[in-house]
Amino acid sequence: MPRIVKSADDRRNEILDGAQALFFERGYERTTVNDVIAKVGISKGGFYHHFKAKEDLLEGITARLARDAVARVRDILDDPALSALERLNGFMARSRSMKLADAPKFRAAFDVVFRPENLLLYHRINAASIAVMRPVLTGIIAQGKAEGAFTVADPEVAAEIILHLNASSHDAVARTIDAMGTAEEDAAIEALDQRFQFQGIAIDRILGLPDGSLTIVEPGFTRAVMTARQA
Amino acid sequence: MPRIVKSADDRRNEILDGAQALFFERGYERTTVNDVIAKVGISKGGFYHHFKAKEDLLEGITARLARDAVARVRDILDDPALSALERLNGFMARSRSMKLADAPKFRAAFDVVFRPENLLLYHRINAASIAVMRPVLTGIIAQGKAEGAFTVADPEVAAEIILHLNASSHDAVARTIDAMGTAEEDAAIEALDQRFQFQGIAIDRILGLPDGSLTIVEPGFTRAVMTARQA
DNA sequence: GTAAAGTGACCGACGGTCGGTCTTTCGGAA
DNA sequence: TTCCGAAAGACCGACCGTCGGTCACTTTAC
Repeated sequence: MPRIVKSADDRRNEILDGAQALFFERGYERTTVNDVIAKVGISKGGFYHHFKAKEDLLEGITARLARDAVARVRDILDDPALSALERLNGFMARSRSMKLADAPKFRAAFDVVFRPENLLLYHRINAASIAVMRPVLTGIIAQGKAEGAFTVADPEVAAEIILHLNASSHDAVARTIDAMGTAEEDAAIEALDQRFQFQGIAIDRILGLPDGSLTIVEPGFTRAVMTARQA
Repeated sequence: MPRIVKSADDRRNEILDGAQALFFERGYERTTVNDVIAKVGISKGGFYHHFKAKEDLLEGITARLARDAVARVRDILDDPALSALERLNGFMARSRSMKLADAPKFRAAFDVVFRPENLLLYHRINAASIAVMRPVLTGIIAQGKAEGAFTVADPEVAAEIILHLNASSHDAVARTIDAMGTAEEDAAIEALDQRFQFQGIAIDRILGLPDGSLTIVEPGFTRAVMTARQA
């Protein structure tokens, strides 16, 4: 096979791209290193020149995803005019619109990531997202505490707990995905939406805010994402 | 090798016992099926006669652990004289004393289960525990709601969220384990204890209770468990 | 007799290694 | 300034050991 040489960074990202596509299509365990190198068009040795182990792909991919996600809300995080509550709601609104904009892609990825055999992949993505979001959310909560708006002892711990709440709906999301296309589809989406609203109230309370201060889902959001179809 | 025949149930439990010991000693990935059958004293075919896959060991072990744990608090759950808050606090007090009684064993298991490479094992154990505890906690919360003591929209979702809070301290526990034996040991234990108290307050608030209604850790509990040594 | 329990040699796939090749880069002699 | 050669490192692909899992068969219990 012809040898094509690229810069280490380019090649690394190419490998990450290929692996990410495969992981979101088949899951982590069911994707082999041979699959990845076939997709990227590289040799086994080349792969292991850039990555110490298959496992490292997970770290690379999740770190990249988390980094990109936070970059897309930078302006909201840095806007000095916003109160902590506004910043938090603005941040979540932006996250929702990002998801809606790419809804079919997200939906397709969900189909795979929420399958039970991909639990590890799910938790890795979550952990990476938490690692990146924690300092960000900690800052917002600290601001809210300073403003006297939030009642919280330790902003950092509060941030970590709140970020972990997402994971509590893993099973509920998985059940909803399973229900898609069946007679229970409608009820399942409704139940999931209710659940997200409940989670929002839980966050309100953890922060010492009145119920309903935070908008975690808007009407129709859950349905829009869940019913999105890949192009 | 001589052939020893046992009832399916006995053999199944023997295999589970052996696998559990190995998983808590080396972790899931680093324990091979050959290790398990060597420990139990059974052949490969014999193993696969009782278990469809290595993965099934996880389900079997975690289900057993969760079942046993709930059996040990049955009396508190069934005591009709208790208010919801008393039941909840009693349940947690019992859980603590169970952990203290077997502190060295728990501590040794923690050492393994909280290692990053055993993330899957951790989440499996957690998921099994949640599956068993959810209906139990749902019942208590529903009672509290009926009594007018708890302010919660959906007891089931509340239960699931509260049970998931445990997982939010996974990294903090891991960090504390790493700090054991170093100069930061004392500070790390203190920080972890504070964190647990914070979590207790988060639960209070989710249930609509005044801060401090629930006792999630007593003074010295965290230190006692973390410093316990295997006999 | 037959169904379940148990055996262990064997298999294929997989993650990872290793010896070596090819390309790029760059300091210094001509 | 040009050219050379050697070090660096990107890349190759055959190969390896391990591991989860299978299968044809034997033994035991009822």
